Amino acid sequence: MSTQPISDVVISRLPLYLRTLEFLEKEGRQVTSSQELATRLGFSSAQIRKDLSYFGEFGKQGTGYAIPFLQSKLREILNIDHLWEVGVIGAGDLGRALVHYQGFAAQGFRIVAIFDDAPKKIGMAVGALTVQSMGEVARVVRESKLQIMILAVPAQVAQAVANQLVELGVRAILNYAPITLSVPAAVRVYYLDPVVGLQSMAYYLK
Amino acid sequence: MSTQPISDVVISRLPLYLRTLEFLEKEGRQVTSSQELATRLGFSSAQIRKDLSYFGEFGKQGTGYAIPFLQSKLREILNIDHLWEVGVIGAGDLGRALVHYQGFAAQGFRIVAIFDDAPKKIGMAVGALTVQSMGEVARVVRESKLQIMILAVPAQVAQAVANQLVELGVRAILNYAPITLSVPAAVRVYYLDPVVGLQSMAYYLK
DNA sequence: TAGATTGTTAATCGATTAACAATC
DNA sequence: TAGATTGTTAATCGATTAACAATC
Repeated sequence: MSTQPISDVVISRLPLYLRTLEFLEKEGRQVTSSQELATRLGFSSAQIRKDLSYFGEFGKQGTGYAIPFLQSKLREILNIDHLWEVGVIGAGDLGRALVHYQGFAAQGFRIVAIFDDAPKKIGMAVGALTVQSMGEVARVVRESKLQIMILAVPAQVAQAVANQLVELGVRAILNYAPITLSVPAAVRVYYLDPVVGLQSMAYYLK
Repeated sequence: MSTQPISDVVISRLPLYLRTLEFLEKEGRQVTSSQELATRLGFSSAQIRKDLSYFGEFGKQGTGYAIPFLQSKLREILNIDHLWEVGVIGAGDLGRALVHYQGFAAQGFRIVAIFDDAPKKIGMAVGALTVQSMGEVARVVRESKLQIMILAVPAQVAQAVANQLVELGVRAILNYAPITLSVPAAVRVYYLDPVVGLQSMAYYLK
């Protein structure tokens, strides 16, 4: 264990470890090993042990890792041992699909608001939520102390919306818009762009 | 320039270069520099020059890069100088949102089919397409020679569907299901999981 | 005990960047 | 010409892995 800042690539693998543990747990398993996790994820077992070692000692020699224990440790480390409330900007097909998606709550996140600026969308029901106008973003982010927002707006407006979110103190943006956002270093952005994925895979389809 | 295989991290940045060039082009710009691209993307200019140098010499000393020329070179390199036909498995909210998304065609991809196994979804219109049954996947993939498929199905069935796609000769899978797929090394998988993004960002929200 | 697996070190591997000659 | 910027080399930085003592 160490106190130096831990690399981003290490952090980005922790959710995959957690997800694999959840999979094994659902199969009724109690214990796993770095080797088993490695095989399932396509990593080396040394990498998994090294990644975990940045945070503590969670295994037993000769035995491996107790699945529920390691899960709970990873949730603590990732800061998802409680539910984060999240807002969605953009009530297009994607924004609405995100609100309908049932996979967030079990993983530490709950979507509590959705916003759009199109008059015909404002007031529309999406699941248990109602689309609010963009004018409400500031109030809702402040009142609910939202720190994480999902951007599901067209590329042309994404930077302007991001600026507004940064201004309001939002600290993490899950960005579906196909644009690299310019934000202060303290604000995290995670990019999800299907086109980037398709284009980089196309390279290999010679 | 060299003929050794080029690292995946290099390839994954090329779509970002292309996207930035398109942005500058829309602003009416004719020429850019590695420094300008670097600033917009948060990379170093040396990295951009090095990445491009794996594929050729596209710039002019003292001047920089002609935007339309570099765009067309990147499209060639990425193998997107023609339109790829793509199929979507899963006609849930996400699958339908993907079919409706207008951003693919200009980037080299066209969704030509959508499949689901729920009887109530089969036959449903989604944009210009009609949801087909899973029984049709084999026929359509073969007839249209689809090499790229998008997986927008629940995690529990994703591996089984992936197996079927691999069997049919599909070579690239854009995977929205929250599971690491096990596929032969020759098959590319690109993962898009919002939960992984949210969880890794939550780490920093101490 | 014998076998298995951890946590960690040191070596290796690979990616990034600083620097600069070449040249537009 | 003077200034700017490329393409490339070599150095640096950082991430991965092999190996193994410790120990369950």
